Amino acid sequence: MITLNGSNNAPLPAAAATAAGPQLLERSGTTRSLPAKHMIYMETDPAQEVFEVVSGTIKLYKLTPDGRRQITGFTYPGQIFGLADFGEYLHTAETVTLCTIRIYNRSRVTAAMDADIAVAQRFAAAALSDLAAAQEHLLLLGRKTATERLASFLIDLATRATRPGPTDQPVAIPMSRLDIADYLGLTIETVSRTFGRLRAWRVIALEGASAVRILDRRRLASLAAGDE
Amino acid sequence: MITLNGSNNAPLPAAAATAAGPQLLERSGTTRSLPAKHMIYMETDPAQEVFEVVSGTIKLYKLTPDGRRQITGFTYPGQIFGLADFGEYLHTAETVTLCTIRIYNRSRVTAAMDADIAVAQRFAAAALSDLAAAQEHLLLLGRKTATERLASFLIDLATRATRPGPTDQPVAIPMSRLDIADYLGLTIETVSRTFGRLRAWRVIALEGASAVRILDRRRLASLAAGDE
DNA sequence: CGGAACGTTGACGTGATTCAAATCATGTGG
DNA sequence: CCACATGATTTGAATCACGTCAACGTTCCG
Repeated sequence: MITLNGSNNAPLPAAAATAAGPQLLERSGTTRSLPAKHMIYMETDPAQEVFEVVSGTIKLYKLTPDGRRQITGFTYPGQIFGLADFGEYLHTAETVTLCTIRIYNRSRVTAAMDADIAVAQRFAAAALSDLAAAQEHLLLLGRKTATERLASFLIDLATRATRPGPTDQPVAIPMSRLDIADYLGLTIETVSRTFGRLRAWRVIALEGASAVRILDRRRLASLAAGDE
Repeated sequence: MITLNGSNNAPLPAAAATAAGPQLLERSGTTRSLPAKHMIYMETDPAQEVFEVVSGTIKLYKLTPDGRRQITGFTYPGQIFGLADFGEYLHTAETVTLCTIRIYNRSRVTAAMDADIAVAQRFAAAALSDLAAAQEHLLLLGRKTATERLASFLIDLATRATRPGPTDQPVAIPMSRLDIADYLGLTIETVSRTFGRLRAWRVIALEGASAVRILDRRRLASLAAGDE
């Protein structure tokens, strides 16, 4: 039964998503390892394949004709990406880190969706979850301040990373400042200054440039919501 | 067969979408007429129904705790709305104009999706098309200037309205300046000033506040793309 | 006709960008 | 293992696009 409900971008551990993964998909795909900064497909490519992240982080983005970039989302282990509309990908996909991905032939997936309702359900879930994430991000880009944007992003990163009990472990930031800026609709300078402000307020502590320790999660959440 | 392709938000005339509409859905739904500014559902409501626009324009929006609003999209005749993630609507829905909508019981739709692949296909299409529209809008909100935003919006309105041959007929703008501002991530003043600028450049002519005549579509398109 | 909501226009303020430069990582060859 | 090259990040100063505040016009409906 297809439920009209989804859970692709929801903060789920890789293990859970993989375990729940449909068998047909797992058998039909091939696994590949890709270096960081490797392009997987471009927005204009005919969409002949669908992908699943096994490990690593992937960024999805769109470009304006003059080169401005908007990252529409990051994709983490267990998530499906490569959905398309009218046979073309919605965006360009590129690895952020070293990644392992699973590649599925599109027509075979389509066939599998007809044969196994669970497969169809999994893709419907992916699409709906991506849609929920995109709409939440519309609110962020259209109406939030730089501080609220970065706070929201950090909350999201932390939520995704937090599997074990204790919360005060440092959270890895796999993407560069430029990627964060292009995701949050800001510049690298503003991102850096905003990190600085959160640090000055003792809400976070930076451990190098690519890890944060969240010192005051409640405050961070209230900053993200725009309560101050 | 579910194709992983969609066409919900694509500029289709109501007739086409309705004609393609699955029979089961048409039989099971009820039709309702609603006045302008009528709330259909709220973001936090349990999602028990799915809707289809028969006539009129509907706005979908999200709010921050302190009342800032982001309209995530407008919905036009022939389009489905009311998709949900985890049993809750993704946003609040409210009529812009006097509207006629068709209301479907969610569990009945779910059942229909299992029985008729065409129904499932139609919903998959709606979700994917909404996703494509949302991601395009992310680029607009994250990276475009006020002029580019308004030009993009007007192109979209005009494309949607253009069914017959001649293009220089005035295009109706059913929504208020505030709605446009909240859709484009701007203020009403900036929207108004940007209309003024386009008018001064002789790219458009305003026919009252709620209709535009597009005088130079090529220029408008190039402004929307950010070519200047 | 009156008034309330909506839209336009102007003056000014400000958060984020831009341009520029210093500092910090990171990896490489000697 | 160190010195240096190279790119990433941070910090500073000036600028700008858009927002805010305020006043004025316009439309539309009771």
